[in-house]
Amino acid sequence: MPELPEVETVRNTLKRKVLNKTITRVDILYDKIIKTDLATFKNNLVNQTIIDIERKGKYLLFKLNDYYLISHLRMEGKYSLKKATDAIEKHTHVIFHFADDTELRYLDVRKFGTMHLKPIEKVYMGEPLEKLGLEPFDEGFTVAYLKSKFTGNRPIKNVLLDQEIIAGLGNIYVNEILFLAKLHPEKPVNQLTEQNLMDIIEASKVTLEKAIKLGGTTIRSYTSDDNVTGRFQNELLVHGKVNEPCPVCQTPIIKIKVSGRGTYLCPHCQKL
DNA sequence: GTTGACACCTGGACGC
DNA sequence: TGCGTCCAGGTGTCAA
Repeated sequence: MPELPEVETVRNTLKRKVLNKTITRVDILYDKIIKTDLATFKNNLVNQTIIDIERKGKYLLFKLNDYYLISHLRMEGKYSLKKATDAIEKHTHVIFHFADDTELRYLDVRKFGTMHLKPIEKVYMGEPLEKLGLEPFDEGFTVAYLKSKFTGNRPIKNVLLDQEIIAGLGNIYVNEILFLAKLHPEKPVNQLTEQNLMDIIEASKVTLEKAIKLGGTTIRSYTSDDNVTGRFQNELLVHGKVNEPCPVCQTPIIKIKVSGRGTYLCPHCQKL
């Protein structure tokens, strides 16, 4: 599933392919993807040129002349640049036609992805970006910030997945970060020490930087593009490694459920 | 206000 | 081979 490193990979790939292309028409094959009024969405995109592609958390932001197209890939969303004459693939839900007879197609097997269209000056007002928390790479992502946010007795895993606290982390990277920080996923946040918080910050940065460098994680359900494969899955320490030896102590990795999410940990290194 | 459960979705894996 | 069931999981919604 696309998390921050995967979205960053998609952003970099798309920037090479669609920058400066002008939209002439938009076809929407599955309405629920679009969270803005459909007619407004289609009409306002015509004659808009893609000036830049940015990212905020897991959101992809297409900067146009007058608007931001805000796209969330959720579980399996992906973009593919095709010629207008190419056959429409299964699971294609939105098609952006360009003036040069190419098309940017949005494909999403599970149909979970979302798209918003907002005027440039209002991009961070209201849904979906207003409430997003800091990213691990932001200057303000400090022990003091985490202290202010880590209130109550919620499990640390739930809090790390909360996009209003930390933007960009998903299940895979949270499993990896908690392993590196030697923290049990169910440990209540109000029991964490300052050292724990420093370890979380360090592990978040190390994990995400490495994942971005390697092009993200390609698993069964997700690739960033038709021909782009991430290599971070080869570097995973615990995620999906049930019964395999812990890379630190050789204890078999176990899998538990935390709030319904598949959670991998070393029971020796990550004690509750 | 906070927290957890559930729905949204489809395809792959697995058991029978 | 075919069928049924479970699982994967980000986020919005709703109930407790």
